[in-house]
Amino acid sequence: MSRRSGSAPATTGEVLHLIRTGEAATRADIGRLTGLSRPAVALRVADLMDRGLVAEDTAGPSTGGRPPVRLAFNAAGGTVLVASLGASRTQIAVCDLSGAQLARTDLEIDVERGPGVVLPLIMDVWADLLGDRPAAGVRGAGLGVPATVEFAAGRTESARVMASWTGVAIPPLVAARYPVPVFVDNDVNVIAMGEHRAAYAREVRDLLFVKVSTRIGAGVVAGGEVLRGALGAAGEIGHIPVRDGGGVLCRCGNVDCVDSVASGTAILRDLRAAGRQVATLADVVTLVRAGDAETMAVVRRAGRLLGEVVASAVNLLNPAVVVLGGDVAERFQPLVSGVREVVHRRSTALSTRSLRIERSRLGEDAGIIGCALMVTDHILAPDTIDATPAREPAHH
Amino acid sequence: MSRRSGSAPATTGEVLHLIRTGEAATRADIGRLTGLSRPAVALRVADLMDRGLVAEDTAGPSTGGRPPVRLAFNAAGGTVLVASLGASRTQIAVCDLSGAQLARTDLEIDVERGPGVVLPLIMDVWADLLGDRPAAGVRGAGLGVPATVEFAAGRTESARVMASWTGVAIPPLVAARYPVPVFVDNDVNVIAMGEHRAAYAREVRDLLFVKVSTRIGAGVVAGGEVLRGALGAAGEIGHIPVRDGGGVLCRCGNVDCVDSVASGTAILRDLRAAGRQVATLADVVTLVRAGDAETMAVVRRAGRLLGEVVASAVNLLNPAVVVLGGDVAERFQPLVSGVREVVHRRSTALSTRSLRIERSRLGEDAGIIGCALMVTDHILAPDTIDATPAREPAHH
DNA sequence: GCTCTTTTGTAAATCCAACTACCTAAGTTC
DNA sequence: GAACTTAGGTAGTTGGATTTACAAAAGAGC
Repeated sequence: MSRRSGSAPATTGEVLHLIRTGEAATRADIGRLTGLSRPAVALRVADLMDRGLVAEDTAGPSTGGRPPVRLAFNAAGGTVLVASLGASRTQIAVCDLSGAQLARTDLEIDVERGPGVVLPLIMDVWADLLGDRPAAGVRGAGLGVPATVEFAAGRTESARVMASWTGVAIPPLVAARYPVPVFVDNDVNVIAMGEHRAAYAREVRDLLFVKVSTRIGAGVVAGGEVLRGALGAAGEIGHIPVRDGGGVLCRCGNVDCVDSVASGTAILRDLRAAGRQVATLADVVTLVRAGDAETMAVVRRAGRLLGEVVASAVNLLNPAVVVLGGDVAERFQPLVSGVREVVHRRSTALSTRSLRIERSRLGEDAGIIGCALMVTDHILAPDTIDATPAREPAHH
Repeated sequence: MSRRSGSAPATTGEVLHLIRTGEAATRADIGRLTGLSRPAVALRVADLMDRGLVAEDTAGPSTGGRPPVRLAFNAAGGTVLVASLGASRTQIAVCDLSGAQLARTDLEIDVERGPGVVLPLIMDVWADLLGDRPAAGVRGAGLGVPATVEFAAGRTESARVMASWTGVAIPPLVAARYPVPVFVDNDVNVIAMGEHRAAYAREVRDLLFVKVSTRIGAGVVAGGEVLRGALGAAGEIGHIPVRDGGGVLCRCGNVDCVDSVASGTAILRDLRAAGRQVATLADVVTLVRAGDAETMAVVRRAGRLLGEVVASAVNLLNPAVVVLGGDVAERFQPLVSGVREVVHRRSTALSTRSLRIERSRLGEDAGIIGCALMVTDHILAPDTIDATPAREPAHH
């Protein structure tokens, strides 16, 4: 990673990385991989064990001599507080250091009540979810919010549905009660990162995540990092126009935005116009299951229109994978087929040569997992580990 | 940069960075900024002077005591070989370490003759251009090629106009004669990086460069880095379709690709269809100067159509600046106006809040400058400096 | 011209981190 | 169960880089 390529000795953070990735399972492995001497390895491992990040596992199998003590990343060595705020629902959880959920509650909170109400509520839920787990074990907090976020400061810039949240710096509010690093990002960015890290990180460094739900948004992972843009507004594909949209007026004032012709809202509208009795997406699912031709056609057309925009994005970004998520994409195979059809027709040959277009693997857990990984990614990064002293230099 | 934020002492590379950026101009400055002791500073500066990267300048003004010896980045401390290969023309130059051109030749080479012919020719020109300058002073080489490039290996993947160049790993071929680091990238990426580093780097980290010439392409700088995508094909916007293109058949087989309706080729075709006698873009320039209404309309329409694609890209990437380059964009103000008009109408409010849309500042030098900066960026990066020993440990 | 201030250089001392060398632990193999 | 093999720990030594302390250079101010 950030190793000074020459011959600088491996740092504690790099040793943790070897253990986390499974490249090294014993002290001897670490010595072989890094070229570090036994004492140096022992020092770093002891440091990591002091911090609770690494644990000695059962003894491994002998290969003819003393069996090695297996080292493993200690996911239980700390907890991460996460919350994924949505327009309709907020998911709140406590995760371990691997991002696995230890406890979770989904709440119907009216986010419009503003950060002064919602954040304390979330923090109370965190306290509940922590239960007996020591508060000192909390290593960080991560929130995904349906707004544009200036990531470095964790400040919401412009909220799509939460006017009361515009311009709020969230980390200080959380850190006042939980004095740990706090990370905040846009909800779709968080999901994109979650999908990437949890399902694709080993194979892929460039991923486009498209969320199709009530609205349409995207998150871009480029070169392994979330692409945020100048104001944190990257990925706002909802108001890119499509061709042959039929002249639908979008609430943004333009016509034929992909949001207005291919979102869940648009599908419901089109089905009602076709005389179908659909109140919610669940009704659409029923019609699809029943094999209703009109419904299939509407969904597939939405997929094709969305595919146009995805094709443009594929040409521009050249991702290795396009992941379609959000409740609409996750439930409707015809939509995914429609996207595939158009992308392979309209993107350049090179961009689609090895392009995969898939449905979300994480589903509705993506937000929670993404938030947790956003935190652990920073907290366990070699640079962060190396910048943090092993233990307090002076006690006072 | 990659400084282990804690309290690790500043490295030689970081000291060079301070001097290059002008943050520190004397040894005392460096001591103050880094917290390093005088001997430690002296050691690093001596190292940099040994390498020829830093030179003692005139003595600075005294502030009441001994006047400081001013330190300056020594751009003359080495040379960089650069070449920007184009379909119609190849620019070849020798630059100093600041990217300034020391000598340059533009050639009409038929790149189709293949790397076996063209590369030796370029290397001969470099030898000519170097003249009396010592070959040992060559620190690196950089090439921009009109092809998709796998950057890490410097291998061309898919060549747009140069079938004979497909799948060629260029660095070994150059390094055989000039044993220095060799960097190769797509021509538009190189120009985008050049514009960013040379004109915008201090203010902006996200930039979209669009080249409008015979064809249309783009280079993306995201978070200060060139975005390359999974196969190095990012930025291929030429075959994104526009709405209301009129059903023009593009050579890619689809209709209404922006390349087929807004490129230089398309403008010439449309003017001819309108009865204008235009052989080259120079004729179009004449007509624009003469204020020909039809010509203005055609160019402006091309701008508007291009603007649609740029607007989509702006929504997706949220750049701080859009730079329009290539000979068409550089010569035709109406095209730029057309882009501006549509982008501000069709991109989301947040993305355009502080968006600037400008013509290239570097013009036809962009390729050369970009190539030089691509090399110096790597060669002078703190990590590279620190990974390179000061002088040979053993002579043999 | 003398003193003060600021900058830079040099040498001895110190500190920190890693290494070598030696030792113990705990298996397998015969 | 004796010898071999591999893993892991400990202590003194070594090496490199940095710092402190001491000096010297070079101009400003009086």
